[in-house]
Amino acid sequence: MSTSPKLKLYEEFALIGRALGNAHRLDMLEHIAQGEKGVDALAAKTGLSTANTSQHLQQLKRAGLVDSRREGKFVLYRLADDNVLALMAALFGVGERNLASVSKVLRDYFQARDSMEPVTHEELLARTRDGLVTVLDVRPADEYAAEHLAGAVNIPLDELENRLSEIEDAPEVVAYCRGPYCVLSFEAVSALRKRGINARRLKSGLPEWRAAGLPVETG
Amino acid sequence: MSTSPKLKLYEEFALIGRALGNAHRLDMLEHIAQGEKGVDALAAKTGLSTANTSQHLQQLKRAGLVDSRREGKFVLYRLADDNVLALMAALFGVGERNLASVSKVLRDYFQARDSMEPVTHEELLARTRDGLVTVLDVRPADEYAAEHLAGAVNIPLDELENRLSEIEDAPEVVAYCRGPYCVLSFEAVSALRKRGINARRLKSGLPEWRAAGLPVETG
DNA sequence: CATACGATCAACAGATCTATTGATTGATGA
DNA sequence: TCATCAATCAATAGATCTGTTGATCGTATG
Repeated sequence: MSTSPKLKLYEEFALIGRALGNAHRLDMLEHIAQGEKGVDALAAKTGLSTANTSQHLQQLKRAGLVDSRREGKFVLYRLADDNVLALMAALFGVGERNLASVSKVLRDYFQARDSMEPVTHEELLARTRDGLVTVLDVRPADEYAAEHLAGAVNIPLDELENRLSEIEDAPEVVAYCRGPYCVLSFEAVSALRKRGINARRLKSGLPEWRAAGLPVETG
Repeated sequence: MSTSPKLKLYEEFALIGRALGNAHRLDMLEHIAQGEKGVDALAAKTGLSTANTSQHLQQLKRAGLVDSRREGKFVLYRLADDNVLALMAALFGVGERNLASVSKVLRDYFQARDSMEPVTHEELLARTRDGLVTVLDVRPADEYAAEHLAGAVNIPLDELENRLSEIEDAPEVVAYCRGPYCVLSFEAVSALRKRGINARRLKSGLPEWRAAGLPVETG
């Protein structure tokens, strides 16, 4: 028999699964979710070669996870839509709940740096209204420039050590970066606490914030 | 440098992605979602060899998508939890929205058999309260026996032709089967309409109904 | 037009995935 | 204990995936 239409569909859906089936591509998706990026820029962020990056991107595109457009001599890639973020969240959720190896990394690395419950969107939104909290973006400057939480201050993790004076008077700091597993905000919170600064971490990152329809700024 | 904790996590999540990256495994997940199943039973449903089925199941298990328990000489596999269904729904959603090849199959095959908007959970629930609608389960008898929508009648698609008399007086029939891409209910609706019976299809299947907390029965 | 640069393509070796085959384990019941 | 059935394991060939290399294409710029 010719393969049933259901299997034909599942073949297509499996293509998406395979696209999600490589750690580098998941990493690329996280970076792309920060905002449109060219191939070389992505290659630099992920540490892969340009050709390799290009090929991975094409695989993501064939799977319908990203789109691209040409601008001058650059080809800019972006997430296809917000459903892709939802899909990644579902994937991560299943991993967190059902894989012991994931729990272990979360415990051994991430919880060691931030024993406190992270701040949720709602909580942060409520606190910023009171004006008591300093929102700190610890991503590199280019990602901050592309887009950031409305009202956030940018101090890339690299520079945090030297620019502590800019925030040491803040009564409370909430740091964020690219997403739930982005290490920058964990390191930042850890460093700030050592200096006696009252710091917590936002549970997710910029893309989730934007997807929730909460206010962002550029520039 | 040793791979960062983020990449270590993404490596684990990618394992889940790869588990979703094969049409047969997606098919198996759909079958397992109907209720616990042994390896041989699944092999029969999917048309794969026993050994092959066993290996696919172990891959799904390593990815945290299914669990298993021994009962006598059978090993019964079941979905790890409802988040797995949510993950599959997210995967299918991205495919439907972003892949032209998926739209094409949906148009060419599925819409051809059922041009009407499918019935949603809410709609069906409301109509059954009025007692006007006959809910028809067109899956094989063993799957019906394992679990079915509360109040549903079982006529497997194979037998529909010969058992039309049982439902031809119903003012309205809603047919369902395993999930959104299960062909049985499409074929059933198509066949019933040809006989002049007022038939529509439930948008999703038994697993989604159960996961939504709606009433099911066994036996 | 020639050059530079971003991106893609083509070809390749090594790793991983898939399905088959036949042997092996585990539990049941004669 | 032996025979049986369900399931897994082990080994294999063929297909697919991954990352590298060097060539090529498309666009902007001097």
